[in-house]
Amino acid sequence: MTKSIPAKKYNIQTGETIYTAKAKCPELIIVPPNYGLYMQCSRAFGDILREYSPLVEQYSIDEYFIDFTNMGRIYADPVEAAYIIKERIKEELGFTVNIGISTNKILAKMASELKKPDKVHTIFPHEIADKMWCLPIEELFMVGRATAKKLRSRAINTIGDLAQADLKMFKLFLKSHGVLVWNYANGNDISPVRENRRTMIKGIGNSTTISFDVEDKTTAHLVLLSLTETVASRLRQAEYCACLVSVSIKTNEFYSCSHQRKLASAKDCTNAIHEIACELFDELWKGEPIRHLGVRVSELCRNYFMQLSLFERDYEKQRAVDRTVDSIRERFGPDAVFRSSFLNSGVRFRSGGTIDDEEYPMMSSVL
DNA sequence: TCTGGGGTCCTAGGACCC
DNA sequence: TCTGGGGTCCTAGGACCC
Repeated sequence: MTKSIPAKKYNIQTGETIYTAKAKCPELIIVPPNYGLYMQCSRAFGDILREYSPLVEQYSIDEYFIDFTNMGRIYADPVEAAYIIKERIKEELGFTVNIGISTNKILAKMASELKKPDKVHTIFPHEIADKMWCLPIEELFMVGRATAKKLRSRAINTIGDLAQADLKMFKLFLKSHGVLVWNYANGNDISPVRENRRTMIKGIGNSTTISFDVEDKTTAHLVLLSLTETVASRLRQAEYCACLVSVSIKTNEFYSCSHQRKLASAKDCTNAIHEIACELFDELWKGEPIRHLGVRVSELCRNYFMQLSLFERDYEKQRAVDRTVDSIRERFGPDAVFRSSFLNSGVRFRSGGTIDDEEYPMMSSVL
């Protein structure tokens, strides 16, 4: 998943396979992730930050924005304050952080990523040319693999090249995304630091890479069930129903495709969602060996009351079963009860899901 | 060159309506 | 049978984030 700083010295990349990483460094130590611990650290980190400003936004599990506007009355210099915060985190929580300081979020974020670890950087507007424009285009927020390739094909290799390119040409070339990255390259961003509003989530999905190639419909349906178990229970826990179900496939040749269906009435039953997922799968699958399967629900609405359909079956009994199973799993653990169809099947009876949906920070690629 | 799993947003084409 | 212009909704795929 990611590399430590000592591992980086061996040129080990984030997302590299364990096999090639071990080739580069045979004594490499591989540690499984521990999201419970990360969440705990993340919260403690946020608690400290909130002592320094009333306006703190969590951006991801390991990133926060702090609005320091008007804090000049208490801290003469934001850089000085950053050092105080950074040292406190190191002392009290035992890990290091990088802090980026500027006049808006994009510049602060770019500054925070300059040199690691345990550093404080600024990229104020007058420093953009010196500190940011020399960087390769890939370093700019929102320039991923695809955009980088397009930019480099136009001889735009650094953030400075992008900043000085003609905006009109960019509109034609990369549409709205072109305008966005051009603005970021120039340090233009007016997005406010926001309270972590409890935004409506847009969708819930789980997917898994199967440890063997699936070549028959029955096994595929069972994997879809194990994914739907988690998706549907997360959906119910969040108190939503969904109006759209989608299924995605990746074949053993890495070809991916997806299929979705809008529902006549919103649903949250495991069985109902699974049934639709299977229909979608059957329509989509052409018989290739499958490496990866995904189930996703979206177009969510609250589940407090719902429109029933005259033409569909009554799901109330099914919902009662789901509620019962959910409560058994809540009281006695997620493996307290599971479907016998998984017995001796080689398929896990539940797959995917985050450890604690309630508290997991919602990621967004928008500042 | 495709690691894996969780998301969000955008775009383009087609169907359909008046 | 297709005209023209306005619109919405649905679907599939791609791009980005951590």
